[in-house]
Amino acid sequence: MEAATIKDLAKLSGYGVATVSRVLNNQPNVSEKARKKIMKAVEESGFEINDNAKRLKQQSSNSVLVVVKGTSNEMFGSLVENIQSEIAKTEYPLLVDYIDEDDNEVLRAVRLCREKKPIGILILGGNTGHFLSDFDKIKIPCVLVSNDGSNLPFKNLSSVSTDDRKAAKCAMDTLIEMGHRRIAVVGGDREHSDTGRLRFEGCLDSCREHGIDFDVEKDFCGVRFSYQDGYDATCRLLENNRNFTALFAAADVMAIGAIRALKDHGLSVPEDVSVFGFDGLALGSFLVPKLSTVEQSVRKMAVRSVEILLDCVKKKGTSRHETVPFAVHQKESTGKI
Amino acid sequence: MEAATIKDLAKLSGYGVATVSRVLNNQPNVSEKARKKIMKAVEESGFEINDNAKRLKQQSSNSVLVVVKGTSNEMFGSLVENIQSEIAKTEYPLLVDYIDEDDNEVLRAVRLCREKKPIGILILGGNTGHFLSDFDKIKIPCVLVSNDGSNLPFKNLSSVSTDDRKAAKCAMDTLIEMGHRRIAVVGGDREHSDTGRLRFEGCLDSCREHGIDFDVEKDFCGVRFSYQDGYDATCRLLENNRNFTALFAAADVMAIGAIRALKDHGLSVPEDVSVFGFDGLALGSFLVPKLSTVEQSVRKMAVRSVEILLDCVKKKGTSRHETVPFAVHQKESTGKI
DNA sequence: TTGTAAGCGTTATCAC
DNA sequence: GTGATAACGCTTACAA
Repeated sequence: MEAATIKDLAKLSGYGVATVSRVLNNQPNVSEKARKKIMKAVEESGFEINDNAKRLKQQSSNSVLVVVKGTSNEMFGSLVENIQSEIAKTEYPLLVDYIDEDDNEVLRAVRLCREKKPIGILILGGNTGHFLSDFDKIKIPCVLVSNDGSNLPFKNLSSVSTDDRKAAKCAMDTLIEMGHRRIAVVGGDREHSDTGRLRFEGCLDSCREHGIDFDVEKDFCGVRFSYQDGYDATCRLLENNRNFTALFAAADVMAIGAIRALKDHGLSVPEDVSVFGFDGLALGSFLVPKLSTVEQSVRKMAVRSVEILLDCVKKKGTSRHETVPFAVHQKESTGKI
Repeated sequence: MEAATIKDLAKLSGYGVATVSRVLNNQPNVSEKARKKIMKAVEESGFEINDNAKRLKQQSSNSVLVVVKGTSNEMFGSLVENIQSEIAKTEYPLLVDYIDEDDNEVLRAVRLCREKKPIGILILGGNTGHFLSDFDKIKIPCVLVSNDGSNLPFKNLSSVSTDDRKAAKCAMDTLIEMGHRRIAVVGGDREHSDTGRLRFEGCLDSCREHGIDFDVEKDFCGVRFSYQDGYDATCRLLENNRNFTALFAAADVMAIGAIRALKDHGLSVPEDVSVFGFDGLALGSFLVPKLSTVEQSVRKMAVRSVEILLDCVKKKGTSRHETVPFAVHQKESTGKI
């Protein structure tokens, strides 16, 4: 009963180990009869495959590696959950690795590849520069999740992302259409984070298009994606005396920190200042006021990322760069002026 | 240069594979000369041991398994992050497995043990019944995190937890001391979750001690640990017409859902109803109003859990059951009556 | 459709 | 001190 092997299965079912292995791996060229008999033996013996032996033979760990950049952004939390639940449907174990928002995700992935020998990699959040200088050391399929990698010259790299620039522009457009002309932006680090840079550019696009006065020095503050950083950045923006009537945060977590900072300065949302977030966290609809936000299709992003990765891994499919839709939700944290 | 094996090392150094293996594992009975020569060969060849082969031979995978029960409770998210960062300091890979709040975590762990052959297990959230009936199948060290396992008769089981009953009682005491007499409770499932049951009992303890009228049928609603469930439960409690002036939620995520539900019924927090949470999520201090809560020492819980587990694994240390401190924080979501 | 047998890279038990 | 060599449990040619 304990620790049955495929040899036991072979004995129990009356077939050879090769046939047993075929059944276990859902391979063709096995009679229905054999399949049934062997599956029954599996049941009876409580057989569990020995991953170590399998991996030794296959020269790989059979696992999928996920590198998550930045631990305080809830958005990645829900992305990881979705990825986990997709991967759970397969037989691949998931290795999750969290690194700091400012660390080099590619170098980290390179190291983990040597160490863990995964069959594929998912990288959540990334910086083009890091890819340019080090990604050539990675030879297995990789999907960059939530960042666009279509400009990167690697044939084993795919990406699934939201069009950050356009989405940020839409958010700003919405604020402007509501009558706001003085808008502050709490964004990401434009150097370390592509996401931060693109969303910032989306803001500029919108301002330019609408002839809005935007002073990068005074109206923008680029920080990390966390509650606390959103809070701090907002405090700094308030000190610049630009009397903004709206604030766009490049992540819901920042928006939440921002709302608290505004409140602490005696301002109410949305009466004094409208706040717009980005990500569409489930949490946002339970806040008071409900957070206006740009919703990323987290679920879709996770599903497609895993699909593409496994396709590249299994069928040697070709890598692709996809974009998932976003949706602007005007809720209670924004108001007309 | 690529993929050297100990055979290559043997050839390169002029020794046999057995001696190479001894050197690699720092075993005695090897001459200094041999050790030096072989280490040099390791350098030159860029040798990396093949973990899969090693594990196959040793019948274990060197990894630490974490089973997380319930995916929508942010509290576990931050616990997992802390555990990850602790384990990252060691050489053990971490395998994280998420299961539904209502699934049997022990059976799941048993299966994963057979499959992945980890050296130790961390289980986040648990149900005594499940342990009683199936834990005897687990032979390796295990730490139950955030639940008390001191009544469980297994010598390979440790636990690190908050005293849920006492902590919940403190929260209720605080509300009562503020003048509240009619208090509703949004709790966890008393059957599937020990945590749910203990926090509920803590509430009863407090009510009993203060001579408070508590009607389990009408003043309590036990659901899952999520925003939405907290919301729904609160709506149901409101329909019972008990006109409560305070609400205690057995988790911050539920409290957040509760606050939204109250708001949607035209009630404000804390003016009409005071809300007390449980967990001490970082998020809570950025909400408006800041959430009053019982803070669990998440960081300490993670650190001790990992320490105890590794101690049991490595030094064959003996298992223990520890409690970490909690702290009651009265913030803005509660008020005197 | 099925079985036999040769590895995968280690560790460990023997002899020497 | 050291070196053959037999496992560990699996996948996969190659034969049948």
